[in-house]
Amino acid sequence: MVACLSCTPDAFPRTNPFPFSKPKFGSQEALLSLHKCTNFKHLKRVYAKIIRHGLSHDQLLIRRLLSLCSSYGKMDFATLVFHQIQGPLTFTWNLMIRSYTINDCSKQALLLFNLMISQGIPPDKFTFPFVIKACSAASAIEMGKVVHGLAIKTGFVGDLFVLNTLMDLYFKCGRVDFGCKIFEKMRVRSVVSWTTMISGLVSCDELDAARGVFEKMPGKNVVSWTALINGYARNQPEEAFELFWRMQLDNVRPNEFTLVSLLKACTEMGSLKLGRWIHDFALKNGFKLGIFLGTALIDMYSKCGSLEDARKVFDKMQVKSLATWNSMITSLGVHGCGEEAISVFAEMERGNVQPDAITFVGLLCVCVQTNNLEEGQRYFKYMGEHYGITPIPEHLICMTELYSRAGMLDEDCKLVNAMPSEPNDNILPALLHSSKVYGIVNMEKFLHGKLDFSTVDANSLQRNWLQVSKWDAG
DNA sequence: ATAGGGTTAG
Repeated sequence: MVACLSCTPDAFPRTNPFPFSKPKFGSQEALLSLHKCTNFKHLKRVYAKIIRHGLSHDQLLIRRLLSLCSSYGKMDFATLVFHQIQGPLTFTWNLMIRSYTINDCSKQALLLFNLMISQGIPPDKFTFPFVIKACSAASAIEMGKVVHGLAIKTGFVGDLFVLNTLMDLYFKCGRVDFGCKIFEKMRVRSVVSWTTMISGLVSCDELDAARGVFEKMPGKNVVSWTALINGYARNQPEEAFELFWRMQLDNVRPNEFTLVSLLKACTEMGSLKLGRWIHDFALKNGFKLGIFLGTALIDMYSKCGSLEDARKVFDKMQVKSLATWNSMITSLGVHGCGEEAISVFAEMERGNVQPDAITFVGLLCVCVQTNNLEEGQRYFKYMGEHYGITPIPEHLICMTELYSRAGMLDEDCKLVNAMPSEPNDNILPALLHSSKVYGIVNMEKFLHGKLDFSTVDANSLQRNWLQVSKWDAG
């Protein structure tokens, strides 16, 4: 309508004849502005306008604003806005809980749920799936049990969505028995219930049981096929392909996830030929080189020995994720192309992609390979000071190597004592090994206090020792 | 006039 009127300039002069009258800005207009938002800066301006026009108590507007904040990853701002609302309704609490989880703040999600309950806000059938997902993301099984109890008390536990997420929670937290119990007691099961069961059994490594459930399952779809294929990919890669052929006979079309699982199987077999076949299959069947498929291809090519192909895929990818950059940097490092790895990192920084701990594992490994202590120290310092990344045990292994080789044993001990996160059992044996090799007595004592040998299996010890000795040779 | 579950890569 506005566009129409502006076509008649004679009747409607371009300059505003009433300079003191403001254009109307009500709920409709605010909603429209929010709809047109393209970035966070813009969003903040619209929020300011909403406040100025006294619209900050409009529930619909604020919810729309909150979900935009969430999609921009600005949960700090969303928190601020949320706490300005007077008497937020259940819907709004749910939205916040979900948004925190999506943005990797599952602990905040759980805190907010606690606040909600303590304020007497009644949860609804949507609240439970959101908060249970937060529990799995935070690996908070005890909290999960409390939520489960509350779901029973309020009667929402009868909801299929609630049961499916609960099942998933127990599987992800290693309580296969609880997960199975829920599945067995379910009166109605959806495709999702069956698939959650299959992937749950796949994840503690009960492949035979998963297979049994799969064969009994009615209405198998791509997701259920892929869950099982993915299970076989790691331990029985040939069987993963057998299933893939069977799936095609069943006329179920694979998706990006299926191909990624099959690429994992190729990597496991070390079969460049089969990996190339999957790549070819993807191209012939019109698959886009998305971030998951692309990154899996880079990983496969690199691990199957063709760094050139890995690089080609990387260069072709239109959209890259953090994992894509990490995979390329690590691949280059492993193949001894340290300089190229560092130049890819520089390119990543120029593109304003935030590196994470894994990126620096790749870079520090390059330093270990080239035995460049100064560069290693520089990256280690830079990582914390510039990006606020706290070291993980893998970083410390690299630094330990570098210091040990330079004979700077004191630095090693300082490093280990300053270790911020609890080193995991896969890493400790490696650290212990290098401390033995280089005779760092203090560190050895320190580590002995931390290491519970009963939980370390012999294979992982062997693997890590081999890794360290490879670095020794390099 | 808006929200939910299962499979993927470093």
